Amino acid sequence: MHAYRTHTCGQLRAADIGERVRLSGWIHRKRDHGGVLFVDLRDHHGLTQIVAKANSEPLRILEHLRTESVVTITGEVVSRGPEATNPNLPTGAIEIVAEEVVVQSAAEELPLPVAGEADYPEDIRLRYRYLDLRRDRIHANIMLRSQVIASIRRRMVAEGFTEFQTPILTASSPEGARDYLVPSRVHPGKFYALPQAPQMFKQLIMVAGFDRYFQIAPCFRDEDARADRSPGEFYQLDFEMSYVTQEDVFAAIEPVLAGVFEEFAKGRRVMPAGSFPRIPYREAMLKYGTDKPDLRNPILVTDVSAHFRGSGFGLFARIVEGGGVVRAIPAPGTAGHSRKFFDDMNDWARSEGHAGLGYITHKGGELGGPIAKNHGEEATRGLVAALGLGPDDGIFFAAGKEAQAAKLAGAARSRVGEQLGLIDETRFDFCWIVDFPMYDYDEEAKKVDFSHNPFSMPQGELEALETKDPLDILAYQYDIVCNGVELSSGAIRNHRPDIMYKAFEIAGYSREDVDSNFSGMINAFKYGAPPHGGSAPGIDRIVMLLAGEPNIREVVLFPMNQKAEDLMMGA
RNA sequence: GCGGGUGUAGCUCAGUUGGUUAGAGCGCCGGCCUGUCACGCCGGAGGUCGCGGGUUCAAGUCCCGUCACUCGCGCCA
Repeated sequence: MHAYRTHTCGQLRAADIGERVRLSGWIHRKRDHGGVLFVDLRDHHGLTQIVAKANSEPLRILEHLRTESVVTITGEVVSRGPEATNPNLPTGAIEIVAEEVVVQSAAEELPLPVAGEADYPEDIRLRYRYLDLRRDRIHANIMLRSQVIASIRRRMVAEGFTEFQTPILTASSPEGARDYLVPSRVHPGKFYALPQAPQMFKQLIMVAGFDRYFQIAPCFRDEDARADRSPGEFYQLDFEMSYVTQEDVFAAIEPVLAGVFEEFAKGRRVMPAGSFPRIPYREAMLKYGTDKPDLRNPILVTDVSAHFRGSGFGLFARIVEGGGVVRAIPAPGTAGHSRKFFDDMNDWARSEGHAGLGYITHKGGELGGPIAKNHGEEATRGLVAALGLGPDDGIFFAAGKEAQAAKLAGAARSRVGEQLGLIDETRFDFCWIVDFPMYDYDEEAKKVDFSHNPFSMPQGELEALETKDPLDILAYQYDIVCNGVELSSGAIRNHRPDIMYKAFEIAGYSREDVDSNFSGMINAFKYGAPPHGGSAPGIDRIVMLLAGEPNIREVVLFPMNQKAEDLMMGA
């Protein structure tokens, strides 16, 4: 008989009754009845009940062992009988009568319990991650992560992509986030940088003629964490394609994403491939107040600036006349909500650093609140009609400079949607945000700068750069968003040195700057470069969405804390 | 770097207006129990109330500072 096991703890069934078997695992729970003692023995595969009988050697050993000790049990598989069967357990029809117990590793008192569903503080969970990872939910998340990655690989290969590995120790790129640096032994005082993304390498792979590349790529960025952003390192499905338009990229990746999501959706509805809406950036900022809209939220923001020109509500009239905007966020079915609901929203907006969130209450067609009163009955009814609201739909207002008002409107749209329970948790809604501006005006530096990726092809190419106002130039730059989570940004790349030099010149960089900072890529483009483009959806975020977890640490094996410290290793 | 929240037993939490010896559940230790599956029953140990300072006759509770964790802002080509 094998030294540790003949079967796993999830394996034995009624058909195995009568067999002599050996199982190894952790003591998940113990139920000691004095004369008889039960142990739920757990391994990666499941639970099996062990029973130790009165006055037996196994009972004497097991009764003094703490949970999470590792033991090897040898004994006979017996039927539990109809009354004692546990229907909640795949192995619930049988149990093992312990004849021999070997203690492989006795456990001390635990800093956090493994059995049970309770929540525990992040720092204790991270410090004892190996215990945390034994727990059902997170164990399942990590398995899901592996299965998702395997599925992505399978689907990408089926679409004709080839996986390559790009360097981890590379030259620093002056663009983007802060780099992690690794000192060089051979060149004292010089440093390698860990890649923020394999951006230039994947483009060079296209120049090298490989046509369709992908990689489950580790990326390193020295930036602060968020709930959906690991500090330091994360993984992307990095891919790039040659001889493609923006629509070709969408057509290639939609089936992969939709397919993976469907495979692991567990009953949730996935937007089918080929139907992901394309939303221009400017439209997204107006209607959703963000470039990563959650389309499950039915609320749409509307610009109502024109309604307040010369309004009796002086605050909004002055904002509009001063070049600002007023955006309306409908709050459907809020007739039954107290004034406090509206005031709390206003307080929340102020606590977020905004000037405030105005509102009109609406109950059975009756309007309320200071804005309605000062704006006037007739004008307010006109506004309500223009928004197409029913007699019980309230309105919130975000007013100010356009960018600020849009941002507040977006945050308010999310909050109202959540608080009113309007977000359908059983759906995965994707969209592409397209037509990002190539440049924006940097208020601090008082100059035009790239708004996103400097390697994107401007729409209209060289001609647009030479003739248009830089702030009006759009790029073949796109994000994919799912349920309000930005999965990735991507672009059709600028593969033409002449357009690249011109694009950088507009942002204030000389030909020499480009040559010195991006020499690898710009040189390569001088020897015949195919038009190409790609994207890089975040693996951690995909798994987070599929696992239904609000925090990225729930789908990462050994995450660092928010301060980028490894509590488990103590560094 | 900035703002919000949290911090009481190994873990989850309660603790009133500042007032006796700071409590409960789980876990742990000891005892009882032959069919449980979150087993049950009895008993016990376990506390720098994050830390430091202040106010007060008296601080877990009020004030100031600080630390830790977390959420957000900045940042994230």
